[in-house]
Amino acid sequence: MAEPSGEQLLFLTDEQLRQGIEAMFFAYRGFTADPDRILEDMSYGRAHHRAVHFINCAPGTTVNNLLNILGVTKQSLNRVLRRLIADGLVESRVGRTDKRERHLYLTEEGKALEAKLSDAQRARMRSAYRKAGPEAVAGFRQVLEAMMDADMRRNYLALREPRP
Amino acid sequence: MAEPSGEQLLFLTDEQLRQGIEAMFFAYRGFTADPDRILEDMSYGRAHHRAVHFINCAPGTTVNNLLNILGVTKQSLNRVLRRLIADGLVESRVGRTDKRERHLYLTEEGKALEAKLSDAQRARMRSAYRKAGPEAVAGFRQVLEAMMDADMRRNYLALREPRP
DNA sequence: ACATTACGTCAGCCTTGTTGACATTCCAAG
DNA sequence: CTTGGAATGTCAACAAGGCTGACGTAATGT
Repeated sequence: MAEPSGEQLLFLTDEQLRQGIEAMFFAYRGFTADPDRILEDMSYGRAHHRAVHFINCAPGTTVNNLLNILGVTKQSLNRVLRRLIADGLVESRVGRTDKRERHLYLTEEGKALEAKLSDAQRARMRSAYRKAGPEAVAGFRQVLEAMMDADMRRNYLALREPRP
Repeated sequence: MAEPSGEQLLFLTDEQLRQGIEAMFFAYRGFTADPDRILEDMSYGRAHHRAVHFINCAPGTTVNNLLNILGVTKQSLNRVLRRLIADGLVESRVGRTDKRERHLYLTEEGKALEAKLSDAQRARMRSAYRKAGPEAVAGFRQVLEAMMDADMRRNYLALREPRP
């Protein structure tokens, strides 16, 4: 057809894009709301949640690796890790081959907190997925992946590969 | 079909939900990355972006209304607004009917910044939308809307209604 | 007349991000 | 063996941007 613009590309108008931006903003608030409430009770913050989450799904990860995933400075992460270790939620083991590295693991207590946070967050996710349906979910994931920075997409994809 | 479980509900497994959670995390980072870079140069933060964004798409909004949308305390918002007004990006006009209210407007300079931030954010959004396609975008929006808190969804929907 | 609402502001606290500087420990290359 | 560099930890200091609490002022509604 001679008219590729118009209704075909309605989803690319500035107004549509603005709505998408606002949807992201409000949805992210919902996305973090439930874990935030749980964390508040134990005077932890989102940073602790993130650390616990990624240690859980990549047990034995090094501090440096976590740094790359989280995208913060080592000083920032260290402050959070120090507290999690002191509180007995995370264990830091010196590397076997390279003793400079510290490998991070959740303790039983750490796993319990992770599960609690994860359950709350998954519950909302599950509810949203169910309301929207499988096709919508596929689209959701596609758009999110396309929205990531390239290096973060690499981290994201690496998380679903089998570990050595 | 007699089997609603199984492959039909693959998108609701814990693993699928976890991937969705991580996709949200990484995508939100990408989502804010471009505006963040611009803001950094002028020593503004995300809070300023949010204020400018919502004043732009609801010109004349009151402080209270903005408070509800942003979900922060008035002290927090006030700190940001004070600077934006001092810098000449936002104008605060006393209400006509109710003189207690302050109505907020972007100045020309404020509109310029908003456009700059918005352009950067829309560019990424447009690119993601284009890569994913219209059907994916529809699903993306559906899931995001389902993920919001009910009261935030009200705010979200109110933003696309015509104003008096 | 009085309570309430909308807003601004001051003071102080917390989390979580930042930079810079410096020590330690270890691996690897010269 | 020595030395450079990488990985980590730690200390200090700072800023943004959340929060609470308290107080003041002006306008509004009852």
